[in-house]
Amino acid sequence: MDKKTIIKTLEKIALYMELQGENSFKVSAFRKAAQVLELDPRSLAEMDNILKLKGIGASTGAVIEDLLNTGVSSLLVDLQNTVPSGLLPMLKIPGLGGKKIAKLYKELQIDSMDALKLACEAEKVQTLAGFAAKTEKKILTEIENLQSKPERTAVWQLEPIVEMVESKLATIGEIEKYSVAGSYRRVKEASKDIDFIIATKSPQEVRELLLNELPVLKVIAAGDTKVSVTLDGENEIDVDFRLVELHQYASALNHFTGSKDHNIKMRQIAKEQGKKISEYGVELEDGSMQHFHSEEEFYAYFDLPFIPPTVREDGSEFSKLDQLPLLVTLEDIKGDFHMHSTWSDGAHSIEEMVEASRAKGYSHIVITDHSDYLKVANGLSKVRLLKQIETIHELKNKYTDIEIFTGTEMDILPDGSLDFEDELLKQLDFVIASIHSSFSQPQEKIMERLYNAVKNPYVHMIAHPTGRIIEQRNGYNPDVPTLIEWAKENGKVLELNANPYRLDLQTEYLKLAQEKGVPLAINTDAHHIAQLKYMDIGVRYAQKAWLHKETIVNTWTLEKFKQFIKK
DNA sequence: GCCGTTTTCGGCCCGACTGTTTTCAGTCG
Repeated sequence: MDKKTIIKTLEKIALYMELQGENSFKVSAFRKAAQVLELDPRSLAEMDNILKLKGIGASTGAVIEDLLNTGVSSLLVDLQNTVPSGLLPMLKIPGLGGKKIAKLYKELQIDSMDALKLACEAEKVQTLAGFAAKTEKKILTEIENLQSKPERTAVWQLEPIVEMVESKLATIGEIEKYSVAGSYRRVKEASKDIDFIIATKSPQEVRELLLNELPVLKVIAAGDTKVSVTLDGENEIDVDFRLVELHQYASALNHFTGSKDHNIKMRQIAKEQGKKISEYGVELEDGSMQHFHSEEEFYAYFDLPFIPPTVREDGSEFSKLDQLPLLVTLEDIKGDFHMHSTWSDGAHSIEEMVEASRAKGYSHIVITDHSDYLKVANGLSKVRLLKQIETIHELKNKYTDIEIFTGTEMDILPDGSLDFEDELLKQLDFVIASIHSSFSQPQEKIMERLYNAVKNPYVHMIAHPTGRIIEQRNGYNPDVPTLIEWAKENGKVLELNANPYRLDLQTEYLKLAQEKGVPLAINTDAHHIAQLKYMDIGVRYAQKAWLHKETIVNTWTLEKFKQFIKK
């Protein structure tokens, strides 16, 4: 028996109970028990007294004992025998929760999505108390939507929509302040919707402007403080706007940034002090409201340091507050070591890339165009690379405030060989190796390719180590823990590729790499000067993995970086 | 279902919106 199975079982029991229309506190007691186990860093073997944990009582404890003794939970088995599994997917229909689904099952014997659809079409659902024609119609529409709309949308698909909405909000005079919130602000890889907080004195006017000037496909809700719409575009996406007064803004931003678990912890902390947190402020014992100018002020009010949105997750952040000052921030970044120019498939000349990097205040960068093998990207031949080295050496003289290093993003070929000879690599300051081909090879072969790159003395870094595209492509499935071991043994850097398509390595591996003492680089892989901005999301994604400044190569001084690449 | 040196009963994070009601339950975040 492992911890994961216990957690999964408790969560499943909660789900089935919800579908029975059980008391919601009872349901959440099982969820809480699962969370207690999840948040405990110890493995099952290390936990000698699992039944004594706070949040685990007689019933949840019995489930755990059952699992430990017999390998199955008789409670879950009973529930699965009573509650048809076809009810589970119905929870995904917006507007339907446990209570309503239980009612549909009890009174109309609806036990699946298909049965529900038929019952709605036959207008049977509207005969139930609490349901009416409008609800019935809505259920049908939502079932249709479920089939056409993906559950979550990737961060790279959300980014242009956030920019579009922000540029619109900026033009509305009645808006005093605004910010994106929700999981997008926490840099989740994918989100169900986008949240915005708006401070305004004229909520009605702003509501009308939002509804009229945004590409609204559907209005989900439009109240005085909340506007919820589906926006039209390449990807249909739900967007929530919360309209508050300026003095409520910091509290609203904090509340709607979440996460839910983070908020619950904060409310518990407040409660212990006899205070009550809501999205409008903090209510004191005498009933008066405390307001804040910023989230920093809000946390300080509870004697907490500012907790960045990126780490507001499962509540475990509250036990790691001492690490917050160590986390990497954008201000720590001194350079970007993976970018392309017109020499391969970039949109700008080397000089333009240098100028844009200077504007960012960087002290050093590396130009890393593609290598010969990648013909589709106009990869550089040996001759062209030598010429580029010469060009960069000439350009170096022009600048005293930024160091330009020569480099390459060299392909690791399908047969495992490297695209350039050592003799050529030797002449470069910084060598990146990466895989762009034959993703479907068996893991053994992929690892052989990576091993060849890692053991080469002239290679400094492996870029986008898994090759994934968020929510779209899994990559080439390397054995990352082994790669991390190899990087450690051979003194290589692994990349956190900051392009929102990639965010590769992902957080679980970034954590592991830092634990093992492997240096990590955050690079934009920019093919356009506009993409240099991805350093920001890269750094914030790194925070999600609790990466420290000193782990990140980009925070090292020019001198330290020079020392490192010399070897 | 779980918890508790104010409590072993009565809370549980809190509030908005919708749809179905005629004062509120259910859902959602």
